[in-house]
Amino acid sequence: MHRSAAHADVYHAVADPTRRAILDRLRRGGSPVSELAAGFRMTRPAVSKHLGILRRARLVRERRDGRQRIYQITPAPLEAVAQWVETYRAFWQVNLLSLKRHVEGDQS
Amino acid sequence: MHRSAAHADVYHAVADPTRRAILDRLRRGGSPVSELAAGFRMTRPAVSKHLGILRRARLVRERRDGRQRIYQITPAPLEAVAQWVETYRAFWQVNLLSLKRHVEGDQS
DNA sequence: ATATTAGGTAACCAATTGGTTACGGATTCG
DNA sequence: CGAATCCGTAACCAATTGGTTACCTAATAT
Repeated sequence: MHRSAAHADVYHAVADPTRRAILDRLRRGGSPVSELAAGFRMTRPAVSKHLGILRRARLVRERRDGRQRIYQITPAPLEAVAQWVETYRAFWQVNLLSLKRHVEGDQS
Repeated sequence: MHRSAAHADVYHAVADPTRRAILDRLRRGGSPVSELAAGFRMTRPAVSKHLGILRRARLVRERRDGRQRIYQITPAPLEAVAQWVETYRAFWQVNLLSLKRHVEGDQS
């Protein structure tokens, strides 16, 4: 059903709201795992697993600093998502235009 | 672990490569289910389930035409994804600039 | 009216997800 | 050294996913 490479998939990585929240948090700067985990209502190992998925998707990088592991965002892989979704921009704008025409009663 | 509203989540809907392929196919025009299913190496019920997830995420619309159900793309919800990912564009461009500086040996 | 076709849905199954607790390896502190 | 801290990972579990086959309804065709 799934090849193991799917675990490195960027779309899968950002599909989870917790992982998006982690990324959003890391935009304000790198953070050690415990500090990160404190912001969520789940245990540190759970957050650690999410970080592992983000790491395999190359969306975060781990920098070791003594006992700590500072996670930093490396958002480059998101560009693929941006490019994919951008190919739909023309479509949804056409749809909105159709809706506008419909609402305004323009039958052209 | 998941509230049922998560099933209507756009991120979850586009996380699956089959569902992205369905959307990509529907950009070339609406299609009945069987014709759609013929393009994939899975049974029609499986495709039908994927269409259900896309429908609940409001990414496709079903138009009934006799025995057929024509599925059409309604990509407006993708704008939310586009907006989320766009907030990272500045970050990955900064990262690429850092890499460029590093490769070119600029220590500034 | 009956047969055929399109397609949704239920029931079921194996694999995956997303959490937990328990443990272990590094690193720092006393 | 020994104790404490940071954090990854293994083992385990319930819920979800993503597929299947079987069956049903609605609509067309003969």
